[in-house]
Amino acid sequence: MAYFVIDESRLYLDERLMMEEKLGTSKRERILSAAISVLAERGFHRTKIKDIAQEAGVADGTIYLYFKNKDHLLIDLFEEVMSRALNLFEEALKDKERADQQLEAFLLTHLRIVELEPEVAQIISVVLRQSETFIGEYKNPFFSEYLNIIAKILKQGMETGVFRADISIPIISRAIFGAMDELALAWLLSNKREDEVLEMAAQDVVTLLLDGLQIQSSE
Amino acid sequence: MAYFVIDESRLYLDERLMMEEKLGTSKRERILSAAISVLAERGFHRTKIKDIAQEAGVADGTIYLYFKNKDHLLIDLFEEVMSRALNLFEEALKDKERADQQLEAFLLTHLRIVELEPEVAQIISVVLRQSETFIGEYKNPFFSEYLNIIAKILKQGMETGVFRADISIPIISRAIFGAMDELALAWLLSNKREDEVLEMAAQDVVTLLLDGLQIQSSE
Amino acid sequence: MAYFVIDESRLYLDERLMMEEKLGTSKRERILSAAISVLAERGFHRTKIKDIAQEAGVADGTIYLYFKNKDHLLIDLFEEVMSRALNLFEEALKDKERADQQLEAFLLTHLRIVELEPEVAQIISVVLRQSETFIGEYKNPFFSEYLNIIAKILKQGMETGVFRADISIPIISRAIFGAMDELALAWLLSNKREDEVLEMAAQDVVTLLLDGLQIQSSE
Amino acid sequence: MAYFVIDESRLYLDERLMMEEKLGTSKRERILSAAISVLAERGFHRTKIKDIAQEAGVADGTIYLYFKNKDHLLIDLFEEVMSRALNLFEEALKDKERADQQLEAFLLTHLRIVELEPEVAQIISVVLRQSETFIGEYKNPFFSEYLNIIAKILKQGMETGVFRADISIPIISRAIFGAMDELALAWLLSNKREDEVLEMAAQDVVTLLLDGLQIQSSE
DNA sequence: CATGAATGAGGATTCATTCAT
DNA sequence: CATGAATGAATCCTCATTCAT
Repeated sequence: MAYFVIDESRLYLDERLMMEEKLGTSKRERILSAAISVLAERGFHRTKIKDIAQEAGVADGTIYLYFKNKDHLLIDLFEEVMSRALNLFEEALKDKERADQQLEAFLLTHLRIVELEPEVAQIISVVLRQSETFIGEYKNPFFSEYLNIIAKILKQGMETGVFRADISIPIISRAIFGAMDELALAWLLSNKREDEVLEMAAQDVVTLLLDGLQIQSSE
Repeated sequence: MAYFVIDESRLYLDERLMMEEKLGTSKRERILSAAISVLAERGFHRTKIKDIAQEAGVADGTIYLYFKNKDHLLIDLFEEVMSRALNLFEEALKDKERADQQLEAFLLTHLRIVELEPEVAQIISVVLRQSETFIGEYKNPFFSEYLNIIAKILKQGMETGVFRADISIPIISRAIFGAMDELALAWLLSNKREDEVLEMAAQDVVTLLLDGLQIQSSE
Repeated sequence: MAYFVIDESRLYLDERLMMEEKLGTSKRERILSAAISVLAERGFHRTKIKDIAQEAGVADGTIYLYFKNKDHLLIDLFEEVMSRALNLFEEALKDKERADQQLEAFLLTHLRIVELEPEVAQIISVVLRQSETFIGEYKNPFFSEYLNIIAKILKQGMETGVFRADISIPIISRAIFGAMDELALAWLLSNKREDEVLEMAAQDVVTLLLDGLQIQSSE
Repeated sequence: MAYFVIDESRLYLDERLMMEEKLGTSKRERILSAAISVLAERGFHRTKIKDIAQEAGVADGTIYLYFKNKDHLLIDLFEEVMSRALNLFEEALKDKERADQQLEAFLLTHLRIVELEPEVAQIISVVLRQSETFIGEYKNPFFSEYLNIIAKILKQGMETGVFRADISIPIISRAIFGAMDELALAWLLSNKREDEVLEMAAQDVVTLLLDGLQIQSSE
């Protein structure tokens, strides 16, 4: 007899899954995507859980099935986004051999990502830093993976004689990140009007850095 | 005899001022100073007006006699602090003639300020950006004065043949600010343990920048 | 078998509704009822949202799910109560044909409502006018529906020759409302001790009004 | 020697007194006058002590030298204003002998006062009732003097056979006050545009009342 | 008497989070 | 898993009142 009883929850689940597959998005992804859009526009404290839920088309409570709380939604979001970015970096670097070429590719990729996904960039450059919890909990591994890539490039460059070796890798890595991040921020806050500038910016910084990193003959 | 009549109201005023001078603080300054200390420690949203009031030894309401609201306390604080910093920069640059010397002095001064007043630095590098209102209202003139100084040095350097002229001044200015700010932030978040590193950091960045900015002979 | 499967979500809904019906109150009605009781006792500004919430047995925040804010709680309350009163007036008038009978019935009904629901009367005669917002937003349609009923009776009375026609309907309507409202207020502020007086008051005013409204033979 | 010492406070006092005499106003009167103006415009709770002080040209604290607190400023204001009004009523009635003439004069005077001093009227009809304290403390002697005048006229009218004697004097007095007050309120809230209407209103109400109060021959 | 800087109690409102359904 | 009604802690700011001058 039981065979004829329709399990509604399952039915709905199937329907839901079908709908989601159609949209190509799991519920978690829908929430993350909604969060990116709303957070980028309004900032952390002006964004309400309800806003994200509405944008994602789910109930408020649903968000708590996928994320521990508002702060951790941001943290998870960051990790997700960062891992995507790291893949892009890896992709961009894999066919470059010389360290200077790698550095150039890396910096260009950074700004290209900013241009292609300004909302994600806005979150990384602005929103993350609005959450006291994020700042507090992420002190150490903040952007360590990102920094690692630069550090690796610098190290390889020094070892292969492409870059000077008389400067500190962690410090220069950090400085490079800061420079790129600030350029991205300036572009984001300027309403992204000067579209091409960002590419040009990269060129100038690359020029400056590569020359500065060159082994200095006489001095 | 009238000459000897003491104007009491004036006496009291003087006494009050003397007392304040002894403490080195008007009430407004006491509040600002308390705000710096508390904000640097807890961040913008975790800092309650009551916290600042207690630290300053005044009543909550007193804060509103001197500042429009919590956001504007931060804004006023920023302006006060920024103008002090600009004076220090001016001081540091006034006896340097060559642009490269000026740039070096400027960058060293930046990090020296961070070391001397880490709380102020913390506010500028971290807390300001936690206030959506600050970000919103300060989009344009954000750190424009700071950027102007770098830009002026770069311009002079290019005109006097000390610096290469084939790169964009606004972009490089911005990048330099970002680099310095990030170094400061890293030091601040690392609990300021590696005290000397900051000075050394400056040296490495200065080296890199000056060499990068040099007119490149062969290329 | 599927026919017999109980839809649980619906069941729970029903149970909740049943429970509420048992108490005769949806949550919104519970809040309104609590508001009437507390507001009537303490007045608008002495009534705290927390007081109403406690009286209604809900959390403070729940009130804001049903009402925009404290002022609009009062406005919604007024509209609810006014529409109930208008129904009672309609009921009382429907089987009266002659205008003088209608006027008498109307005035008696007014004071009867005051006696039956003194808290509601207190709110209309006293509390509403304590809210600057209510006064401001309700200038025009203040008690217009109430006034309309009187005006209609007067008009019919004049047309059918029951009432004199040499006086202004809007003015007399207003004056009648003022007279009734003041009697109600006096009774309410006197702690409702002189219970029968209100009925008697009606009789005297009715007598006076009907004679005053009569067509005067010689003059 | 003391003779030559200039007592500044006395000097200032004299100057102040002179100034006040010139303006014809004591400080207390200036405050009351300012209060009337500000209270009438903004209502009780929207009026801040600071507003009144500014309008009066005195310091906030000065108000507390003349009035116990904000609520009692309103109470004192009411008493001052009421006593002025009672004088006007007395004046208007003193040469009328017959009760019906007195009643007519009284009602006309009421509305005339409203027209001449709309701010005072606004305070009596609107502002007083916004103060929970006023309502609470003034329950009994609310407008008793005003009511007494009407009652006296009614009594005399009944005794001299001008008015019918089969109705309750307190009730009719109250009703008359309510009617007049409501007409005044309607006019005040309508932005006082229909200037002449108020006089006409009086006529209609007088007509109605006098006829209603007439001894009814046949009934 | 007059001042007005300082006080600090007080409360409406928001919103992240929970949990019964 | 999903919902969204309900919760209630948490806080900025106002403003009547005081009192040292």
